[in-house]
Amino acid sequence: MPRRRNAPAAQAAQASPLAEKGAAAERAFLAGYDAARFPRPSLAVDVALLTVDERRLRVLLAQRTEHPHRGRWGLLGGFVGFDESIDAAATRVLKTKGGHSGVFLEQLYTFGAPGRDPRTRVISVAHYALVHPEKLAQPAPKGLALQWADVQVSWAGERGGPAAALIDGRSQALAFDHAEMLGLVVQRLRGKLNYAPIGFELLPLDFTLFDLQKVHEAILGRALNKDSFRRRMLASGLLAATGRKETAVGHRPAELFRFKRQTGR
Amino acid sequence: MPRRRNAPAAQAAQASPLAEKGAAAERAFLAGYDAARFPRPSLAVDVALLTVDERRLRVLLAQRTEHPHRGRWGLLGGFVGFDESIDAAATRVLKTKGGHSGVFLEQLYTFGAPGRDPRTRVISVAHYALVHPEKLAQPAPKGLALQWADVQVSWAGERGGPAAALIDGRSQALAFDHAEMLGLVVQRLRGKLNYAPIGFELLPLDFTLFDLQKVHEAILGRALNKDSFRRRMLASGLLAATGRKETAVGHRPAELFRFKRQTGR
DNA sequence: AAAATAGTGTCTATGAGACACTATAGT
DNA sequence: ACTATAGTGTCTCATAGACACTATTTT
Repeated sequence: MPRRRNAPAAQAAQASPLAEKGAAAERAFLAGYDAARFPRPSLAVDVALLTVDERRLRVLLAQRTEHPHRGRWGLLGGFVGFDESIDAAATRVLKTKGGHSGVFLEQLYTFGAPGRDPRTRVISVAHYALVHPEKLAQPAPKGLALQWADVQVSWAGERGGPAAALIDGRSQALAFDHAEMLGLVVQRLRGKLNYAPIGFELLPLDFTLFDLQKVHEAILGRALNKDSFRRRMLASGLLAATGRKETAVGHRPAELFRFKRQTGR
Repeated sequence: MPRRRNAPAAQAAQASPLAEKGAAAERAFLAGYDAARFPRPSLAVDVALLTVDERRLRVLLAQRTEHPHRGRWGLLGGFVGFDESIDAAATRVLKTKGGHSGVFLEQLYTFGAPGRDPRTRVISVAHYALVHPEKLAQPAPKGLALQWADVQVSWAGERGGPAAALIDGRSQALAFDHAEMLGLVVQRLRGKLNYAPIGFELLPLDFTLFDLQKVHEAILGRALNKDSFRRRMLASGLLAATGRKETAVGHRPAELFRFKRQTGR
C-alpha cells in the first residue's frame, strides 16, 4: 500500500507571499486546536494469523486472560498506540501476542459497530497474516495461551459470511465479532488467490507443485484439477525449478520449486 | 458486510451457575472501566463519490473552508460521532457534504499514518460511492463549494499508485493523503469489475450495451472488444431486455436493458 | 446517399478439464 | 511385484478476440 507522511507541510515550505499568509493562518489554527473537544473511540487492531497444515486451513487463537470475554478464544488483538501507525501496531501485536514476525501481513477491513466491544466504543482494523507450517515450531511467548484452530466456513465460493474455529473438532464461540472477521479473511483469500501469488506465503522455501495445490485447495475449500493446476502454475512464470527432488516419500519424488519473486518486490 | 451488535451479551443471558459467576465478574470489570486512561486518535471517514460521464471517470471534490489545507480540494470527509457506526458516518457525510443519498457506498481502506493530519492523530476510513450522471443534477447543499474533477491515473492495469484530480484540465493538489485514497479507489474498481456487477451503479435504470461498455472502458482506462463485451454481458444473466429502443440518436437505435437484481439483494 | 452505431455469423487462438499413459521412488 | 504419486501427451469444450457483413436510424 502507498503511504505518505505529512506531504502537505513539505509543500507549504516553498511559499509565495499569498501562500505564506495562508500557512501562517494554518499554523495559528493548529496551535489553538484542542484535540480533546470531542469524545473519541478507541482504536485497536486484530490479526488473523493463518497457515495451511495437513491440507487444513488453520488460524492462531489466543485465550483472553482479561475481561471482556475472559476465557474465550479470539484473534490476536491490541490497542494502537497514539503515535503508532496502524501497520506498526499490527506487526507488534503479531510479534508480542503471537510470537511471529517477518511474515506476510495485510489490512483487511475496519469494524466499528457501536456495541461491538462492551467496554467503550472500540474501532478495530482487522488484518490477516500468512505463515508456513515450518515456522510453526516457534515457542509461544511465555504466559500466553495460544492454540491453532481449524477454520470452517459454511458457504461455498466467495459468497461470504462468518467462519467457525474448531479446536479438537469442537466449534468455539469467538470473542467480539471475530467470527465475522475470520469469514471475511477466507473470502478475501479466495478472491486474491485468482490473481495474486498468495499461496507461496503459506509454503516453505522449497515445495512441490502438489504442495502448492494442497494449499490452494485448503483455501478454496474444493478439489482442483491436477493437470490444469500444473499448467497454470508453470505458465505463470512465478516458479523457479531447483533441480532437486523430494526424498523419502514412498513414491516417485516430485521436483522442488521456489517462488520467483517479482522484480522490485 | 456482515455486522453484529453485542451478540456476546445476548449469549451471557442464558447462564449456567459457572457462567453466571463469570458474567458477574465481567459486569464488575466493565463498571470500573475507564475509557479515558489512554490517549485516543480521532476517527474520520472520507468518501470518494465517483461517476462516469462522457466516457470520463470523475470524482466529486469539496473545497476545504477550514484549516488545515484551507482552500484545497479534497474528498468528502467528516468525523465519526461517538455513538455512530462507520457506515452511518459515511452515509451522513455523503448526504450532508455531497448532497447524495441512496447510492452504492462501500468501505475501502483505513489510513492511519501518524502525521497524515497536522491537527492531531486522525484515522480515516476511506470509502467510495458510485452514482449515475442522471442523478448529478441535484443541487449542492448550499454554502458548499463542490466540483466534479476528472480522475487520472499514471499507471496501467491494477498496479496501483496515487491518482490525480483535474479541474478544467489542471491537476489539483489534494488535501491530506486523498490522492492515495483516490488511486486505491481506481485500483479496487478495476479489480471488482471482473467479478461484481459494479458497472450498473454508474448507469441510469435503462441503458444500452454500448453505454455499459463505455463505463467499463472509463474505469479500466482502455478500450474493450465490442463483440466479446456484448457476449459476456448477455451471457452473465444480469441483463433484462426491456424491448424498447433508444430514440433520436442519429444512427440505428440500440435496445435498452435493465439490470436484473440478484435474488435477495 | 452518407454517417454512425447496432447487431449477427464465423474463424482462430487460448486455456481448462478429462483421460490415458509412462516414470520412479519406497516397501 | 506392488503401491502411490510425478509428469507428459492429446482430445474436447468454452470463451475471447478479430473480422466481415448486414440492419436501421438521423441528417
